[in-house]
Amino acid sequence: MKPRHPHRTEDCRAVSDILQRVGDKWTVLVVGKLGDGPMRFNELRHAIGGISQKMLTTTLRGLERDGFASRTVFPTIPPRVDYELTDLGRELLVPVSALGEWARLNQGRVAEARMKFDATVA
Amino acid sequence: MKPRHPHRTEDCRAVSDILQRVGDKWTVLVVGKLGDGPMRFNELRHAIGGISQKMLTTTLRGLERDGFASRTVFPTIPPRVDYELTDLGRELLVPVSALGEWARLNQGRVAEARMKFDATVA
DNA sequence: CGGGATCCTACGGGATACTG
DNA sequence: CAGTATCCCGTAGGATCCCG
Repeated sequence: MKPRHPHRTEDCRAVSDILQRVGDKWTVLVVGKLGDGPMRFNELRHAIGGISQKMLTTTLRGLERDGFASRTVFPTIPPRVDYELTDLGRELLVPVSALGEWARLNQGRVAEARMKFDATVA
Repeated sequence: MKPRHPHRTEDCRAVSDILQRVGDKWTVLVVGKLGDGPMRFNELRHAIGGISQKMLTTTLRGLERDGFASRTVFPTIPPRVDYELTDLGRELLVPVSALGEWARLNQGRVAEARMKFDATVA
């Protein structure tokens, strides 16, 4: 039932780092969309909806920097840029999807706990 | 190789919500420590190290609100308050630990990609 | 089309002091 | 001991305009 080995602090730091990296407002949404295949900038923009172009740029740059996505430029006119998950990005998608599945299944329980708590406080 | 069903937007939103909730600076560290068993306020404080008391309070309140942790007050003098993961909290710990394990194993690859990217830009 | 450069605001989060 | 109350700062992130 209970994991037998205590959680080591340094490991938790690594988790914390990754989660903060992936836990910003848009990263998982972008990664999720890219999980369906390569996409162009505005294609992503409209598929996600609500994201500013600045934040999409920032998010994509971050993913590229960490090796989760690749950027391919076609020097045509008008220009065309494709974004795609790398192997590392697709591997990341595995545990992230698992967490996502958990979130999907348990969002009701969280919402309920939240309502109870708020009611008790008020 | 490739997951056959496309990621639905609403599901990704749920993932995003949970990840933002859990992706703040301290939540996973607190949850990780609580994973070893019930703990008192200052016990947590020192076990984690570097966290301000304000943020520990905030983080614990958040966990309590979402039903991930429980708070037990012993009306003694001096007061004693125990925090403990709920069942929901322990269940959350499963996919989070998986992601954590991934982070631990792959932090090298991320660091490498990051260095390469930074070198190329500069 | 795919951004870069700016400006601006809200909020996460630290430091410090006080309280029951 | 376990908080609450303030003050303060940096940064995430939105809106807008411009460019090749």
